[in-house]
Amino acid sequence: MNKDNNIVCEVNFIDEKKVKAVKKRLAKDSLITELSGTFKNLSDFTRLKILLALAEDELCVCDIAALIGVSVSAISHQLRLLKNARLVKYRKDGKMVYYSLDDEHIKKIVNEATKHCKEYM
Amino acid sequence: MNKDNNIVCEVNFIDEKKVKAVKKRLAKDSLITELSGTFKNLSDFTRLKILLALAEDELCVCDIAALIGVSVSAISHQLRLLKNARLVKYRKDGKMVYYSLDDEHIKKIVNEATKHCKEYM
DNA sequence: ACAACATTTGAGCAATTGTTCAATTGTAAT
DNA sequence: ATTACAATTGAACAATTGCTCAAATGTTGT
Repeated sequence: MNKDNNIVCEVNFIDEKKVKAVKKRLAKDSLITELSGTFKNLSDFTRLKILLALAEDELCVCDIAALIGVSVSAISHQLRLLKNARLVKYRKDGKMVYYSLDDEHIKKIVNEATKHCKEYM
Repeated sequence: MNKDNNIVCEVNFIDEKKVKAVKKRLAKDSLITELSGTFKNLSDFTRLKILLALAEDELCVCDIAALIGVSVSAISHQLRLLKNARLVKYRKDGKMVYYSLDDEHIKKIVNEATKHCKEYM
């Protein structure tokens, strides 16, 4: 339909066959949601630096705070997110809580991303 | 210092040796910034789905919009970000603009992340 | 020149995010 | 019981994000 009363788009000028073929091979929305959530956890400077630090050694909250130069509270908030996402695990020892990496995939993901970044740095 | 005029934290109760050792092995802040930026680009559902679609085939803007079910304008905005991040490239053909993936690393990054996600789905 | 239309762009807005601050919890030592 | 303090938590706030809408570009065909 068109001519002043235009409803053209909606099904614009699509190569419908190609779109359907791509759609078929595409991951399910539920997986894409999970994936984007995982990347969101890696997308904040503070959180990513925490993960990189924990990839080197187990650390307590205030050590992480000192290492990164952010308040203990801020670190604790971020650690909760990482814990919920199962990216880090913790171990209690008296008043101290020691955090460590909970997923070896993280290192590989970061390694691949590093290759991408280093292409233009 | 302490006793009512307490300045205790700041250098809390740190295992200073361990922190220094970790600090030494840690990536530079500039790289961490780049990395988190890259992950940020992958952290939005719409953007990630665009990338996954383009990993399958070259597509024009309105095909992408139809495929994902978002307005052409929204897709265009997101494509600009992906283009600036050098994750996609484009090719003009008349009125149409065809986008495609500009980095093979992306597939590997997503593959590793998929392994992580599938551990609890 | 004009109409059609794929794409881009800018402004505006609601939702989300990451931090700080203050208060709280839980453990250890006196 | 009280003090010290590592860690957690909730509220509040500024900054960022991703969308929509309207207008502008740029290209094609008449």
